[in-house]
Amino acid sequence: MKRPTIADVAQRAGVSKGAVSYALNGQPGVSEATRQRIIAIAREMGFNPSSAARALSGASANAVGLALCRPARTLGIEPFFMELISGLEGELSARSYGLMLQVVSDQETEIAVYRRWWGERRVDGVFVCDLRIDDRRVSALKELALPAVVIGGPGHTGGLASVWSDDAGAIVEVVEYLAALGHRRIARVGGLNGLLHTETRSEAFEAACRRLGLDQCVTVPSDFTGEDGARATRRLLSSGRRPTAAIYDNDVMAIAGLAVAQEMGLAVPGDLSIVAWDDSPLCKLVHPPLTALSRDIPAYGAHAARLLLAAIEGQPIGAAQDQTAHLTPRGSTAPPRRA
Amino acid sequence: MKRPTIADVAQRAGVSKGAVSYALNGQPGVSEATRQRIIAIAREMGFNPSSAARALSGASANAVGLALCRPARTLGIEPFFMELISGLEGELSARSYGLMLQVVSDQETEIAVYRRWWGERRVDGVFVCDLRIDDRRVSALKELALPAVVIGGPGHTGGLASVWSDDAGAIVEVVEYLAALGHRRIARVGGLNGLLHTETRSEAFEAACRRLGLDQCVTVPSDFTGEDGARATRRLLSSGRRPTAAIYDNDVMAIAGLAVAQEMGLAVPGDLSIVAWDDSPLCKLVHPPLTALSRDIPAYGAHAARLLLAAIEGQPIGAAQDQTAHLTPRGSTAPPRRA
DNA sequence: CTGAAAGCGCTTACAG
DNA sequence: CTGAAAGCGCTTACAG
Repeated sequence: MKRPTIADVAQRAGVSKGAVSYALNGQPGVSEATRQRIIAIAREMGFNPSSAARALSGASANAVGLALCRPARTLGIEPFFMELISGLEGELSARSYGLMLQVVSDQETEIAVYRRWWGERRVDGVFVCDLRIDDRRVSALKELALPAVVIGGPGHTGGLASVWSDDAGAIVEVVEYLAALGHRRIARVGGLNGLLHTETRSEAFEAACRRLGLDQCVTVPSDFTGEDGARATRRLLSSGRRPTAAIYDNDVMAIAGLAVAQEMGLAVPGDLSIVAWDDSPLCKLVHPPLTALSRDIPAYGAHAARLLLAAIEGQPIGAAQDQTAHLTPRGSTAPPRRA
Repeated sequence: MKRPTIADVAQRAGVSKGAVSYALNGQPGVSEATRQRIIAIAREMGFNPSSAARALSGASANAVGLALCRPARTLGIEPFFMELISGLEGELSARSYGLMLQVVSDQETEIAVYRRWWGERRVDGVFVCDLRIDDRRVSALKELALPAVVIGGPGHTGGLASVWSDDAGAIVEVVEYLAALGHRRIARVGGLNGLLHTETRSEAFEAACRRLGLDQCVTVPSDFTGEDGARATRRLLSSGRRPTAAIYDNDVMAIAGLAVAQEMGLAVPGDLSIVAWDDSPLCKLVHPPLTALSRDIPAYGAHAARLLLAAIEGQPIGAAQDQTAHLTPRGSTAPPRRA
């Protein structure tokens, strides 16, 4: 059987197409009895209104977009994005919104994708990840007047709606914890320079170390890949006075760091304490399990989705703060062994 | 400025809407000079044809769908899916096809999603993952006449198009390799029972062991999570005559297995050799790095995307074999230490 | 409460 | 080679 249209349902019910539309969309204009009858017939016929036709009439695409700007290799390995996506998804599909996904190679392409999606009326709004300082996407989105929610911040969103998590507060908690354990030399393997959250963490890390009088702390940048995390760790552990604790900006690098320590014959946590940012199940799989900064990423995504849907409805949305990551101590942190 | 429509372009160019359509879609019906002029004007105005209007006229949604039926936690941690998606994506976006993504909790929901997508004309075709034996989705898809490519096999696709990889051949290579190293007691931590590829691997594993006279080989099932992989490993390593080598059906479980061995004071590869199925970057991050069955997952995805696009065009597509995974030996395998 | 009609933005035969 | 028109499947004022 062909896919039924609203006309088929109307004919079968002996009413006009308009009546079917009203009945199915919960609009006034049909009696309750007629509505129920129409709904029953539509269900029985397996009728689904054409999203194209609805979009053309109602101007709403009933879909939102997510463009991911990371190379395939990094994307695959970082649990963060899939968890985020499943969070977005749960909220979206509950309201029968679709999610369009596209992997892009750079910001210019990403902007072009937004432009095309919006021009094609394929999406009603988009999510923006990996916010940068002076992010060109922000101005492009405002120019397009495309509803958007930035996943990141605080600030630098140019007035776009956003959800953010207090990274600065979280890293302070970690530094204070390590300091309390007795660590004086703490290294941090940071994320990509230029990303707002990397900068936020770097500043907060430095300030916290200064405040606690830890004058031998250092941040080395990385590209988030395990390889780079391993390389950075090797360098740090080969230096004259090596750190006794290391904080990694994602879980993958933390795991790579753990492997490097083992490879160099150092005990974790005896010779090196390790803290991972983002607590995916990976952290519990290695030996010792990694102390990590945990937060509910799917919930973060769901939060973002609710905001975007509200923004699409025209509600004025500002910056919403999500849960702050909290420290989950496991076997990879301990007081430093006496030198 | 509002999003321009084809009428705006036509007016600006001083031609009919039909002419603009012909020019932009490379159809005959306009002179080359006019075509070029129209194209230039459309570009300058930033015109993108409404996908809804196109879909309504042309009957093609220019999008395909992927429903993922795994809990959020497993999805996030398995590099496989993100790599697959980026492979699909590359091929799709090159032909400006969109990808609709939805996370579902079970097969019935997945079928309902297919039904809705197709009814709404949101997608022109779908990808099917995690093929099962007697998979209800296969018959549902055939009933809907929704173009589909099954990512998996061989067989059990009910005549739907498919891409598959020779898992049986790959596992034979592993077993022969381990046997050549001198292993006699090989364990396998398999994937979810009921998944076709799990069954395929299990049978091939058993047959290979029998052929080589390894009569103490065993497969234990798991749910693909690291936790379950760890649990299975603990059980295997606690048994009277513990295996000297273990094969894991995904990389996450292999890593969990490695941690369990370390936790129990066993040396890898001295006391236990480990082989991971699916060689993500994770395998190279741990110490020792894991011997793995490698294949190009993004290429696998791209292959699937090409097939689906061809199927949508009405070409008859059968079962296409993709690259077989090959063994990449690393530090986690060696001859068993003399008992 | 219901029906007939216009309109969304395209594509595609069909005349000129 | 070009223009005018129908039609895709909906939604939504507008009359009855």
